[in-house]
Amino acid sequence: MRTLEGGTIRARIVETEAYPHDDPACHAFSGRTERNHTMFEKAGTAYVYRIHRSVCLNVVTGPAGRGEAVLLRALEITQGIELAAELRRLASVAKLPPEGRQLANGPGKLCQAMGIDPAFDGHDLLGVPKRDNELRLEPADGPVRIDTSVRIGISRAVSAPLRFTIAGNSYVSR
DNA sequence: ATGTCGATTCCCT
DNA sequence: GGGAATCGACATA
Repeated sequence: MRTLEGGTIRARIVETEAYPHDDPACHAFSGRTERNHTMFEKAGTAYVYRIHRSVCLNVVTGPAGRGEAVLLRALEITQGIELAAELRRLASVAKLPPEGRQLANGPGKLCQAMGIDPAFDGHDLLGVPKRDNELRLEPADGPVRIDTSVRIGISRAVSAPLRFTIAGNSYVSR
């Protein structure tokens, strides 16, 4: 859930990738640096970084000091679609599939659609909600069927089956 | 100080 | 499916 001045956006996480601490593709693999240090925080912390012109959001999963996280790759926006489209600067590409599929079907796109910037790096996604400008994780609505596949866009540990998508969901990145 | 390289996206063929 | 854009973090010197 994301609350900002313009309103509230709710979304369901439909696609993720895992980056375990002992995985060569994990940013924390070669130790702590200025860029990845929030990955070593406790589970539930946001790890936000820039790549090219985009921003990516990860949720730290390991205990403090471990350095592992899950990258959010796609969202199904369930509330505040108009605001999300505005943040993405898309005119009216905002309904149900297949039109709204392009709204948050990528790591950078979902951050833009939710108004997430590097200022959220280190933010506690499970903590007490603030009054505004908040980003937080909420419990899932129910059990879902999960598909497993290979991660996208990386050059190391290419064949590790660590990409997870909600089966049959049309909002995944591909 | 300088060079390399993306956990991406968009546009083109 | 392929390549360019583009910039900060990181490694090397």
